[in-house]
Amino acid sequence: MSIKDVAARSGVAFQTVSKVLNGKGSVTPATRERILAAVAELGYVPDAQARSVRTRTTATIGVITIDFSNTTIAQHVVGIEREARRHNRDVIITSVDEQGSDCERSLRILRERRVDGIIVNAPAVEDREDIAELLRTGPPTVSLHHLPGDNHTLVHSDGRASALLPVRHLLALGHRRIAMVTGWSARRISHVRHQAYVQALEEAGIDYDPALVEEGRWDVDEAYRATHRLFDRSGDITAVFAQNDQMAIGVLSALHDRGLRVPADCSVIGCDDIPIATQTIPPLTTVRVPFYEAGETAVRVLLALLAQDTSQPQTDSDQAPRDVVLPVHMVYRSSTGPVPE
Amino acid sequence: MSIKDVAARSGVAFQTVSKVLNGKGSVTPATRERILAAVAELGYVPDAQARSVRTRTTATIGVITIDFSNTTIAQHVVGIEREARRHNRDVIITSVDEQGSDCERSLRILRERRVDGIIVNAPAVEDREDIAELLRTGPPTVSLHHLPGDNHTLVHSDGRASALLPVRHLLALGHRRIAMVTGWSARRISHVRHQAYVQALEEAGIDYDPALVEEGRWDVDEAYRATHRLFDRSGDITAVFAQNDQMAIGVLSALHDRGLRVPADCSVIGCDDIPIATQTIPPLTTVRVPFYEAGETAVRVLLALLAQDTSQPQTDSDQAPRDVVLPVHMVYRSSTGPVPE
DNA sequence: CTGTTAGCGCATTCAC
DNA sequence: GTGAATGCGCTAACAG
Repeated sequence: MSIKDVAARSGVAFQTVSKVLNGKGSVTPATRERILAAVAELGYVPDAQARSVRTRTTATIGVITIDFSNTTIAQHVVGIEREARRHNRDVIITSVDEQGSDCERSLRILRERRVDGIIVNAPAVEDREDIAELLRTGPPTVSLHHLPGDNHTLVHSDGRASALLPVRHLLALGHRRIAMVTGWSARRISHVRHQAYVQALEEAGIDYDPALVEEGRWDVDEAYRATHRLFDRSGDITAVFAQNDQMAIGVLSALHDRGLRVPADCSVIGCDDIPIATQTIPPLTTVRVPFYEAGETAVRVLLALLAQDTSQPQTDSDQAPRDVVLPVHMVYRSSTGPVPE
Repeated sequence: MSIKDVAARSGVAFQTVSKVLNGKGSVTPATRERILAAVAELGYVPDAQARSVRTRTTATIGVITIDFSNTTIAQHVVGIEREARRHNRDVIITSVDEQGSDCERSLRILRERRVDGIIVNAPAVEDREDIAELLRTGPPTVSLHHLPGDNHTLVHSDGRASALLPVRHLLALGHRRIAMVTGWSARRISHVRHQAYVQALEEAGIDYDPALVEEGRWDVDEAYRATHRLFDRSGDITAVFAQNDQMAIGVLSALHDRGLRVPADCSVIGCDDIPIATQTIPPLTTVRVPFYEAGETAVRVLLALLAQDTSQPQTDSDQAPRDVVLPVHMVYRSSTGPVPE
């Protein structure tokens, strides 16, 4: 079932069918009708592969992503898919494991498929210089996290603010002994938030105390254990900042098990604003991070990059790599309160 | 950069390169080496599109899915991608909205791309006869939920057991006034679980009381409100079955706000076993539903279907549609306990 | 073992 | 306005 069958059915040459289907050239309304009718009757569907071979463009965006079974990562991917769809682009997903070891394979697959561009959603490779280099040899790429080298296009939310805001909020409530459960220390965002935490404390004239920091590895159960470690060590903690909401849930659970009331005895603040943050016990004060928007923005930036590549760049500055930072903001619920007496 | 460039570089005809790259025919080790060397030096990557045009197979699986930003739906998709990758298949994602109105478009896109098969992950279309019919005209399809007509291949978890098990557990603990927060009533699974709930009660000689059922629409906030409606109406409830964990979290929150202790005053049981179920307050007794496995199984079944299509079917019975049902099982944590005095 | 001939479905250029 | 010729990158059958 091809363009030729349609041509035969409508009594024209197959090239004419091609014109009608692409809206190119000029065709008599009469024959146009006949062709369209034949298309409908035959249920003809054009072959995107064959078209791609000719046009040398696939209208496809490749995505390299880690496991997206948790909400925040999934929102990135969903945002990408939606925005791509709006621009009539298809999306091919390739996954990499937590170590990013499959990344070369993913890249190869996407190159074989001649994707127009790639969006990287794999913090696992944020420090892999080999991957970053490999990426430079392929189609235009936008990353949702850091990549080695300074000529990559990045789209991400404001990592510093996502820690500055909540810690400042706790400080404003009078807290001085503020603990932190960090993400996986192998990830840059954990350190960025760590630094912002230190900075916020300094702003308030408080010395950094490493005893108040434990690693939760983004994991709800590990955060539970981390919280116990913190309180076993420092009984005077009055607030905990968890670097994501998932871990904040583990923190709430641990505090509950220790008989500490939130926020009366201890405040808890998270980060991300996942859907269930409204119904934790108590509802979680947190930072809203725009994951969908990040995915959508990445697509728009990538498309702009592609358009720029084909048109004649006026000056070199047009090609300057960009770094889009999306703002975050506080969401106040009831897991935070004034410091206890 | 094509196969011809490689041929020129290694001094052979381009067809010979094709043979080497595909392991077909026989080639002198010497020339083979030369060709492989040229491939490496040039960084040649074959064009999957062009190959597809010839071979009339794309090694691609299309996925039609609703928004997968919640864990359970995402696990389906992740399972699909992983298993497809293991079988060297690529995955194209197309999303449909909650009403399934984009489904025709998705299907068209996947047909244009000549995907080998399709996996449907969109409960939104489970009662759409038009879509089901359309699906029959396309490539082989496996659905992760019901579809109208009885000749579709289905892969899903045991919906009845996912309600029978938890309700029986509550009954065994002595509960008699067991409330239920249902999913969205527009979805079949809500009704399947509703029926199983009624059946479990009947087994215990308890009459069904509609006052004990409220709709939570799969939503954490709506489940919170539904719980208040239930208890405003019936003060004697001693246990609540939420049709998914997300809603169970809303139930826990509502009970907490009403000053009811879980499980001392009221037991709560969920369904799905999402990751944070271990750290809710209290940790949630629930039913483990194998979402990853469902996605993986769907791919395997689809691949089997494709293999069967190409080989000569011995008898008609070989083509019989299948209905794979994955087992579920209880996970006991501390949100359930014996009925209070 | 190698190269030749053929054609997949489509878009584009240029005659008519 | 329409169709013939041409080629995209590749695989497959066959001839040398």
